[in-house]
Amino acid sequence: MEYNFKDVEKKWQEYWREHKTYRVENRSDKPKFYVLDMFPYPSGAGLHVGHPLGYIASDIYSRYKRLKGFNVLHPMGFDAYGLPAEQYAIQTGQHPAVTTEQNIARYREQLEKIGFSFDWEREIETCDPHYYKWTQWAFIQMFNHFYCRDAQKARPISELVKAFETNGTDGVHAACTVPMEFTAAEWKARNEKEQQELLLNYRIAYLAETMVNWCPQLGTVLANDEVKDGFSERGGFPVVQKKMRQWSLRVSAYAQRLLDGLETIDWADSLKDIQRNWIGRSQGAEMLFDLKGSEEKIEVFTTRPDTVFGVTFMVLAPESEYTARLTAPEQQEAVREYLAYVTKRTERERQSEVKRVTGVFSGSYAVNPFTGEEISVWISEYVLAGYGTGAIMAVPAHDSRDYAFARKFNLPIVPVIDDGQGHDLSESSYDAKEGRMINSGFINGLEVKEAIRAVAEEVEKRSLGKSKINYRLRDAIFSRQRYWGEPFPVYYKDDMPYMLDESKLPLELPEIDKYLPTETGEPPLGRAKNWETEEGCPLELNTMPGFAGSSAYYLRYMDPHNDRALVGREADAYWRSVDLYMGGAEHATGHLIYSRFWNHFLYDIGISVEQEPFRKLINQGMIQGRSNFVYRVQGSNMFVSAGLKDQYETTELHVDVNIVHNDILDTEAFRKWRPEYATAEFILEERKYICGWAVEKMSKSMFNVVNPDDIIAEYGADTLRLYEMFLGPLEAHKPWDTQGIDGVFKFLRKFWRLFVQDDRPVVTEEAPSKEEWKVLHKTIKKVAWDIENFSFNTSIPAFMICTNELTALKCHKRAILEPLAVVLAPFAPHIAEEVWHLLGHNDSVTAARFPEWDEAYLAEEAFDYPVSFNGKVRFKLSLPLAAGEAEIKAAVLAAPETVKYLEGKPVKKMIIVPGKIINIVA
RNA sequence: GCCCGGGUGGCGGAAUUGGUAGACGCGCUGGACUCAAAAUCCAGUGAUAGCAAUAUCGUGUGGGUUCGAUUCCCACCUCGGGUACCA
Repeated sequence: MEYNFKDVEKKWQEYWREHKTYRVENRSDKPKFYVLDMFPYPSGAGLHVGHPLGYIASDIYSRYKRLKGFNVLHPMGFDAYGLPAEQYAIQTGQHPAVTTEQNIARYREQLEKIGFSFDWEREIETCDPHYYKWTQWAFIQMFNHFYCRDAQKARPISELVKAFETNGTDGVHAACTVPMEFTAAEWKARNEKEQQELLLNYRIAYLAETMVNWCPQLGTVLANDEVKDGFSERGGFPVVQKKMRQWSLRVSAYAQRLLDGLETIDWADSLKDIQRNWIGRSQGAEMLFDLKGSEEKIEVFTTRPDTVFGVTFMVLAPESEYTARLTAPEQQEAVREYLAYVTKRTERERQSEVKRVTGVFSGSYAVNPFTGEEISVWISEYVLAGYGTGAIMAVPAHDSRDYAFARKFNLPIVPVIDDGQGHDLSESSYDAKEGRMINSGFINGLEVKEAIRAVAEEVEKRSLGKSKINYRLRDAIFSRQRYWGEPFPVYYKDDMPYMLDESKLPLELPEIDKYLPTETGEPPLGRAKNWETEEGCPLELNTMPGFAGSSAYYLRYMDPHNDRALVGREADAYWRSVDLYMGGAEHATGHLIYSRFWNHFLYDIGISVEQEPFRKLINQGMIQGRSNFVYRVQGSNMFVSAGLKDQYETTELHVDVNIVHNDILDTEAFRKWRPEYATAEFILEERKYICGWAVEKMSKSMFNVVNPDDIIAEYGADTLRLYEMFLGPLEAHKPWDTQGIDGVFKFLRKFWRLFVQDDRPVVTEEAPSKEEWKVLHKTIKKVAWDIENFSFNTSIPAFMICTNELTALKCHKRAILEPLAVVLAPFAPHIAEEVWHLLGHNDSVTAARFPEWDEAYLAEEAFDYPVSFNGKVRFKLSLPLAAGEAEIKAAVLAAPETVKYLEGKPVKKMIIVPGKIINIVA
């Protein structure tokens, strides 16, 4: 009988569960290692074959680390709050918790079948009050802290209050929403409400009137990373800009630290680049421009102070504070009209019509502090209110956007940089930072880079401004007008927000009758009865966004049952941070920024012992679907095989990939698939119906979703695990394609036959030969290297070669097969356990030690060194492995006359690379 | 537009980083075993020429560095990802 994967896999999965094989303690003599997967959102569709790719890779690594003698924390849980469950609830009235629990049960079952080594006792669900208690707790801490720029860390808000009471804002360098100045006396003169309002300007979790991404269809606001090209990422609905009073997290205060932290962690450069771009540090200067006939000044941010002599006008963002103040009476009407036009436009229109140049003259004039010239002040949507100061100095000659604006409104264009190539300014602007300054007073003749420095110094000297670093990174909007999320631990008194006492946590999500906004437009929580404190103060109606629950879950896994702290000191000090984090690169600007921010904050307040939560990050690629097509001859129920379809007029139809094998359609299954195909006729080629195919996203509508359960039923979990790894490099995107899975399956059967033949164990106690040792050690070395370097796709061939070689040698020796089983265990744990058991062990292979390889077995007696002549291999010298220069020379001298003359040409030069190759030049 | 990655047989992909390109698997061809099929095993399989040994060409294109380049440099073509009036 052949290898029976069904019974074997079931047996070992039960064994692991009963013996709690993968349970891990928070203390150990062994070194620790923390391997984490990005926990899934349990959707109603269940796992498809693409989901486990990263889990398999991290499981291989976890198992390997365990075999290498580490105490490995490898947990799993569920990111349980989310829009799909809520929308399902709206449609059906079913409580999202019910749907979510069902989906989680299904996911857990599917995951167990794949044979992962998770410690399920540490499972967390973000919608569990025992868990979200700590999400709420963290929020309270953020409310109670501000970011001190001097200390470069979060500080208790009480310190800030003390500072205000003694010196006002003098000497306070705190991250804030709007810069403010007041004295201690002014502070004390304010009442409680006014003081609270002021403090919101500094808190790390704060409530403020801000411009937000509002999605009318979803009825909620969204964070920047949840908006793609002006549409909501989930659902794809239009998003508009709207001013609303919302909770935000002061992520921007941490911009520099998040940037610096990237240098200390082992992530793919491409992902670091994405985060660097998202943080968008830009070094420049803030500069003040006087207004003509007014005490007002306009402050601008620029990265090109060198071009200040080329400033010929200024532009204000329509939404900026300046716009109302600087509009001259005679321009009131025109400006009002323009603003009406701007507000009407959606974010989407603004983005898709970037080339469209619009604007209006404000009626004011500013004065260029360097030339003394009067310049007009304009208002245009191409200037963003949210970046810099919301106003710019325009240099049309050297900025393409300013250039387009100047062209449209006939404003002067003055070149101040000579690129030395005679750039034609009637065609386009010259934006490069290269060349010499002209028309620029005291900086004439300087190189651009020198000029930037010179003007910056002059600006400081004349107190016209100061150098300044701006970041693109914005604060994260933290309110969602939804039901299925964490409630805020917030109540309102006199319209000001206050935090619930920590002893009141968790504040549990209330039951409501319907999951829709109220008739008055309040969020769903507005429907909750008695949604107020004991004193009768109303509670917050918004809930937290999806990223709240996933921002510190890795800490909770360390100590998941602790009800006194998010994570206990000891557990935290032991596990510290995640050593290996496996997950998709699509979270680069969302989860991976937020959780880094969150962890930096927790570090500041002494909760997390490490600043960076994830030491090493591997991004597994996406597995795409491979769709299959059938071709229906138009106007008939005839289907023609792909190779013959061009002879007919056909319609291409998606066909369920589960009734197609290696692109050959199971015609009987097809007839049963849908009633309308019951009478289908087929035009075959070589007695087969061949389907067409294409790579598409894996989705229900394309009928290309492959369920891992089906693969496991047919081939077993070990084959699924090996095959997913064999498919290609872990990081690459690749289509799911079962052609080739047979090869992996065959390997496992072959491997099995090394241990069992004709139902009998065949392992012997004979001493292995030199050759057999070599096969083993070669494999150990290769696989160990591959695992350490996440090159799992190349270790499967190593196993195949090893098995083939041992089969050819008829090797059934314990001394070879026992260590080999351990080496295979991370990849194919079920079969490894079974053969381990067969070899007479009563424990799990998990307790074994990953074998070390011994170079002595790998040493070659001799090696054929190719000797090339003018680059072409002419003959080979057989020499000891890693022969030195002297040995090679000796061999060459002993060699025939051909070395002096090759192909009739005298040898001029001989290149000897010790241990490698000899090359001869004529 | 800007910033990253990739382009290797019929296909998925190796080549651990400058040293015999195409490992391994799939597919295909032929053979063994079988009444037959499945399963299994063996051999072949980049292109061209040749019975053959072998020769020539060959890692997106064109140049360069090197005794030697899939690997390094320059330019271009192309596919994928990120980002975008960020001053």
